[in-house]
Amino acid sequence: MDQGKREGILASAAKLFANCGFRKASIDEIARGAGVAKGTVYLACESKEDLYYQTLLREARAWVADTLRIIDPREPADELLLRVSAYGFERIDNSPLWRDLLTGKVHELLPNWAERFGELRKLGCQPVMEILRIGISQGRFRADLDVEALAPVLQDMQLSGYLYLANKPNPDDVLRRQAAGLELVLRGILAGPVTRPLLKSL
Amino acid sequence: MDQGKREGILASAAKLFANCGFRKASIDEIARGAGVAKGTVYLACESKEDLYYQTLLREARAWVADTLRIIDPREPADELLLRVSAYGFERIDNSPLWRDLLTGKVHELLPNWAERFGELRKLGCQPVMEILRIGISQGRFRADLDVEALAPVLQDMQLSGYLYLANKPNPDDVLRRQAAGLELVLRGILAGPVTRPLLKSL
DNA sequence: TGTTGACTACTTTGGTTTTTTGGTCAGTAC
DNA sequence: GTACTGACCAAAAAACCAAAGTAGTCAACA
Repeated sequence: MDQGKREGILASAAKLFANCGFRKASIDEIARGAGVAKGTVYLACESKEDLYYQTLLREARAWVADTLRIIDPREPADELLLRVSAYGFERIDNSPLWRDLLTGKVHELLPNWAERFGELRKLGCQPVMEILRIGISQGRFRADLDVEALAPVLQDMQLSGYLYLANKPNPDDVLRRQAAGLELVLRGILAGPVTRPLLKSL
Repeated sequence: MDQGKREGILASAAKLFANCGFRKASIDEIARGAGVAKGTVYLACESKEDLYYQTLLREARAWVADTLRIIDPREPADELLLRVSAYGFERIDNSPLWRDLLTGKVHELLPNWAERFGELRKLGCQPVMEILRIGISQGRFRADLDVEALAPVLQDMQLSGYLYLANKPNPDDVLRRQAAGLELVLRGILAGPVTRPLLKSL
C-alpha cells in the first residue's frame, strides 16, 4: 500500500465524514474522491469503522502537531494554557468531525468505541502535558505536580464546555467559562501568586 | 387543582419519563398511573414538554434538598465537596431521567430548551455554593472567593464526568477523576495548605 | 503484485396505510 | 359553580413494503 495513496484515501475520507457524517459518507464516494477503486480503500482499512477511526487519528495528530507548534516555551506557561485552550476550542468548533465525536453522535452507532475514544483523548492531552512541563521548568508551576494525572483533568475541564455547546454554541461564553476554570486551577498550580486576572486578557 | 393530585401526576410522570423516555411515555398512561383522567393532567401543565420540565424541576429540587441535608457545616468544607460530588454522581448515575438530560438526548426533541436547562443547572449549583460559603466561614477557603462565579465552574467539573459516562460508565474511574479535579482546585481555594491527599479518602 | 469494479447480502430510503397520541371541550358529578 | 372526565379530532408515530443504495468480497486484470 503506497503511502501517498493511503494519505489520499484518508484525506478524502476526512472530507466526506466531516461533510456528511459517518453514516451518509459512502465508501464508493470516498474512493472516488481519492481517485482509487473501492477495493483499494479496503487495503488501507479493515472496515468503515476502522477507516473512521484512522481518519480521526490523523486529524488528532495534526491537531496535536499544530498546537505544539504554537507553544513558545519562552512565554509564561499560564498564558500558554489559556492560548491553547482557546485554540483548541476554535478548532473543534469548526470541525463537524470533532463535534460529532464529542457530542456522542457516533458512540451509539459504533460498538467497542470506548477504548479508541480513550486513545484519542490520551493523544489530545499531549499539548497540555507539554505546557505543564514548561511551567514547571519555568518555576511558575509547583515542581511536585503529577503531570500525567493532571493533564487529563485539565483537558476535561476544557472539553466540558461542550456540555453547553451541545445546546447553544455561544463561543464567547464557553471561552469565558474556560478562562474562569483555568484561573481557578492556576491559583492552585502556580508556585507564586497570580499577578493579574487572566479573564481580562481575553 | 388539588396539590395532592398534582403531586400524584408529577410522580407518575417522573416514573414513566424515567422508564420510557420523553417520547414513549404517553399522557394517557401518566394519567392512568396517577389515577386521574387525561384532562386533569392538563390542569397541571400546559403541554407535554411543560410536564417534562416540571418533572425535572421536582426531581432537581428533591436532589438539592437531599444534598443540603447531608451537608454538616461542622465538617471540613473540602471533605464536604468530595462527599457531595460522589453523592451527586451516584444519584445521577441511577436516574435515566438525568442521564437522558445530560447526554443531550432531549435537547434535540424540544425547542427552546436551553433556558430551562440553564435554570436547572443554576438550581443544581446551590449545594456547592453552600459549601463554599461554609468553607469561607470555617476559614478553610480564601475569603475573597467569588462564590457565585465559582460554583458553576465546580459544578461543571463534576458534570464533565459524563463525557466519559456517555460511553462506559465505570463509576470508580469517574469518581477518582472527580477527586483528582477537586484536589487540584482545592489547592487553589484553600487558605492553608492541604494536609493530606484527598484521593486516599475514597 | 498491487489494483480493480462487478457482484451479493444486507441496510437504508421513500411512500403509503394504520395506529397511537397530544390536546380540547362539551358534558357529568358533586 | 367547580373539579373533573373521557369521547373526540387533527397530527404525529409506527408498521409495512418495494425500490434504491451500500459495505465488503474476490475473480480477473494490468
